[in-house]
Amino acid sequence: MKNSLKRIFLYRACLVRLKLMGVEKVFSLTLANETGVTPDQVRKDFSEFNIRGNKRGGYYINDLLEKMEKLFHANKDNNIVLIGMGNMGLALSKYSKFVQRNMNIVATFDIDPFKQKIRSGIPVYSMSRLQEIIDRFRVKVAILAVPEISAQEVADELTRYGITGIVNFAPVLLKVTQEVIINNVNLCDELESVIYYVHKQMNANGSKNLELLYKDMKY
Amino acid sequence: MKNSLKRIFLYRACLVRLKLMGVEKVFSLTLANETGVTPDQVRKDFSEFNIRGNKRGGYYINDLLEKMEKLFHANKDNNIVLIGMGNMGLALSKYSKFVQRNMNIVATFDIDPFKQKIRSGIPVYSMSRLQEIIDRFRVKVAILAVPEISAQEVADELTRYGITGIVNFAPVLLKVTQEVIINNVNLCDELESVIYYVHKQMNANGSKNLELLYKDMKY
DNA sequence: AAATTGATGTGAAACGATTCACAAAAAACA
DNA sequence: TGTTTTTTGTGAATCGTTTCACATCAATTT
Repeated sequence: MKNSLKRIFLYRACLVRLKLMGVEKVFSLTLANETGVTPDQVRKDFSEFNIRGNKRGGYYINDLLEKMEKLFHANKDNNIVLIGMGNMGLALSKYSKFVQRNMNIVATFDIDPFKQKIRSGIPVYSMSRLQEIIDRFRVKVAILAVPEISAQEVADELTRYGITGIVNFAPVLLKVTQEVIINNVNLCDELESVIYYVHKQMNANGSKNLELLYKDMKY
Repeated sequence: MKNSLKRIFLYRACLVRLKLMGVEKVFSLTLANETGVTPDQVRKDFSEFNIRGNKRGGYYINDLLEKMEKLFHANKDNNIVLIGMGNMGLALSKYSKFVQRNMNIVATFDIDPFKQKIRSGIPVYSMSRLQEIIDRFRVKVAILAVPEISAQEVADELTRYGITGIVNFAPVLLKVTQEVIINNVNLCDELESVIYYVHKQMNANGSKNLELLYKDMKY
């Protein structure tokens, strides 16, 4: 279910591309080829989210996109707060793709008074105004880009003020009550796991080459 | 297997913390409580990576960390290149956690000559020097933080020069040969999936409240 | 209008990951 | 030294996800 949601995002990105190219209809096979999954998977995923197509006719892209839009943003605009205006926070505050998908960072926060002077469109507030802003903009989701050491503390504060979803960039496992949704983005782990697989494959290829060598020696 | 690797990273982070606190030994139960999984899972994961403990004695933290270190960085230092010095690229280039884990961004690249003047420790080169640097530092892994539109093109170039692992921040599915490992980090998707779950839960709670209302009305 | 073709949608089968259950071993204790 | 306790390690069972196989339907052809 977690996975199928991720794939739905993939399909959507692909559909948007195809639509821009002027395509109107797709088959599960097309979508599958574009996204690197099987056609069955595509149909099962759609089925899971109650998305239906036309027997033999495939799917109308507009129709699909509309259904997905409805699925994701029950209410149109999503107000987000961003905590921590370090390097990562600053980059995230400037990331234009969020806005393109109706996710608006309405305010950012930092304890550092110097950071609070940054002017790049989105205001930077002191943490003391967190509750006020969350209430005013009815914010439910936060991006957490503070240092590891203060992540838990800030998370506690956020949930106390009614935040129920957090995208967390700090490399710690936040302890929150069960109803709070957390998505962890751990940059080190991402990089390190790539390195792991690269090494593993190099070793595998190494021994494969050895095998070939062996074969050669036999003849 | 993908999942167990992710969990191993979790365990490790936790072990590092415990070690700093002066703890020497752990049981699978301790580790499980700290990381939010079951003790069985911890042991199965260790077993998968051939990590053994002491019957009844649990695991020595130093021993575990050493084994994990060996597992991940077969060779000590990992040289990385970073392509794209936009907001995200700049933030990543300054991210200190990579260095702490022996992953060194040896050079960054951007097509914009203006960006090439940025001086923050790591040099910023023009794309024309990509191959030279990759060869010189024997780089196998790259971080891709370029705009969506040029991501595929740059990925092609990277793989042509011998890169076999990419952490990709562009929201596109890169088409690469099978031996290249790709980890996609899609910031929009991360945020959007949190929003999805938050909405879903609100709706679920909404109807739960309705049910309660119903119950109340009966009496 | 009947037959054929080519797609969807979905139960069933296969596969993979997690949890269970318990034997084995080591420590603690008697 | 023998018994008890406690924890690991792993085969077996369960659970969830993916793939398969095919009935179903709609468009197209004859």
